[in-house]
Amino acid sequence: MRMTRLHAPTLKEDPKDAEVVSHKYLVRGGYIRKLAAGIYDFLPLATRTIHKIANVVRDEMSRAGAQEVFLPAVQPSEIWVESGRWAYYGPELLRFKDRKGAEFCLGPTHEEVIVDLVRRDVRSWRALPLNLFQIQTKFRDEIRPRAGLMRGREFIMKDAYSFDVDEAAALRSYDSMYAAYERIFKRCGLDFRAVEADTGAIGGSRSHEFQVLAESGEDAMVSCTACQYAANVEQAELPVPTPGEGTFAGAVEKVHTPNQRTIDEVSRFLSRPATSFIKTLIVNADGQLHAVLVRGDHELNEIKLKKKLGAAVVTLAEEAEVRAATQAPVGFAGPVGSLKVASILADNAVRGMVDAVTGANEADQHLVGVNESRDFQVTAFHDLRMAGDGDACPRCGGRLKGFRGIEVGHVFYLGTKYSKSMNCAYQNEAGDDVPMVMGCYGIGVTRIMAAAIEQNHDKDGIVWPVAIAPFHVAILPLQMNVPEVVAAAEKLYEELSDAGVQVLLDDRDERAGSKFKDADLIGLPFRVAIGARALQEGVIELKHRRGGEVVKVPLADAVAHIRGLIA
RNA sequence: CGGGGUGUAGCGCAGCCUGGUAGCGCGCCAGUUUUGGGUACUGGUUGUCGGAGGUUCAAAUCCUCUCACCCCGACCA
Repeated sequence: MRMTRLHAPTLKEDPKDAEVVSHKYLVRGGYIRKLAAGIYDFLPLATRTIHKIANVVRDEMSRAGAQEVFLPAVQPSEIWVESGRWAYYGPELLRFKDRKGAEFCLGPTHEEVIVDLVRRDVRSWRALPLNLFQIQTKFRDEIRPRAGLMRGREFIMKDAYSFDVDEAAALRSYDSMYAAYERIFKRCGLDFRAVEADTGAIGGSRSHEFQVLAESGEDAMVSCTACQYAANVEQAELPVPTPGEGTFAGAVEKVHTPNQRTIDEVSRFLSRPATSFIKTLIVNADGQLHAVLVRGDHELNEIKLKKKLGAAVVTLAEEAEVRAATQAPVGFAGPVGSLKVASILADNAVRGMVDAVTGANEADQHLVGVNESRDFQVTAFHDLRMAGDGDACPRCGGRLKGFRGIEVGHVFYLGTKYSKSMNCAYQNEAGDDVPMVMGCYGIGVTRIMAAAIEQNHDKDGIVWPVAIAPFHVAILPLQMNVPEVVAAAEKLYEELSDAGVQVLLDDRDERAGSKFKDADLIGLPFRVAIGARALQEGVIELKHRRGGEVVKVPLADAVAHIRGLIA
């Protein structure tokens, strides 16, 4: 490809609406443009990268026995009503009517469609297992799209669905997808980690996320420094700690804490560590108020709480609800005395706390010297907090280490959640109708592009892994007015292209500096500079974008040398 | 949805407080110059000042309404 023909409008300045590096560089490098919030145009460079990612995905999915299909983006409400998700899915599901008034939605995922397809035609155990996948544009009307491609509303996703005769077979499908995912992300050149995860809205019981390691990632994870355990902090179970042996005979005392609401503020004000605090959170679970206690330095895990309460919706209480429950403004809730709540749940770490600090259920007042069980009773203790750096591993007791990541893949064991509600069954050898056992498997194709950049960039631009770079090598003729330079560049361009190397020739009549800047920004893995001086010596200069090392290569060896780098 | 903020040339911004003929940098076009890390200079091009309504002799500027976008919180590939 010639730069003069390529539609890749590069920008010198960062776009003002971009915050994260991948967003900045994709816009500056002429890869994407925004059409509306969370909706982007993909220009030629981005399109090439997306095709490369998609092809890696296709290749490995096929290898794992999945077959590619292409399902409708527009889906009728009927099947969603049938699965129960028409009511369950919130405003994130973009709904609309056709001219006849029939209701449709833009597919955020395709369980309903695929189950409908499979149940029509698959009747016998002989047809299973079956695994179908597609690479398609999804639409989720996110509350707040952000960070460019990292969280768009419209995005390209690979989704696969497996159908099996029973749980054991379904788990084999799951494992084979898991293995395929590891190959896919590895081939894409990503540094990633598979972690145990919550199943969320899609439902099911077994789940792993594939997380690309990046400080800018939205997700927090922990992994064990001693064993293989790794999990999303929302998911990570924590071992029940042994309660402390200490006792505190002193009485509970009320202290004046004017305007000190947060743990931080009160902790500083009273000169007591956050670990000696009992944080009392008032939550609304399906309309009922509950008090939840966690240690001051810990964070409530709403997902764990939701499961324990068996509630559909759990939110932190509104100010008015807090007042109703505690008779005090927000910031002074505590478990001692009477709380108007349905139950008081506490995290395991609260058991046996002595000489603790809590709110007094009174404006500007806290209590000190509080002992759990002597001064208040909880309804039940559970594992209710987020795991974090330094916690104990639930598997081996080793230390957990925290890290951040970008979720690029997610595999779920679904069981019969959809096959039962939508009546997707096969006949077994005995002639009985049995619901199929399903799994579903997603990969964010456009998100991989962004995640790869978050993980591979420097101050000058993108540093693509070879496998997903839009081109392999950039050729920069540095003096367009020197015929020998242009001729050498053209010749190398021809020869490399013939050898199967994907080349971007910067044939613009620009100064060398501009070409270098744009080449760094666009981020192709290799760069060949052809300059008049070096050409006198019969060499070209080959730069590795990653690491920046420059080697002089005899012009005659250039093709073979570069081919060797790509392979 | 709650809280905060921004809309002025293709991009990044100033002007708004204190109303009076719309500016700067980059880009783009023509040319001179330069020629291995965004060269310098000359000339030129580019605007429903997000939209609607109002106040006023006069509105980018003041008022009201509205739309879009961004950031912080709850969702997910």
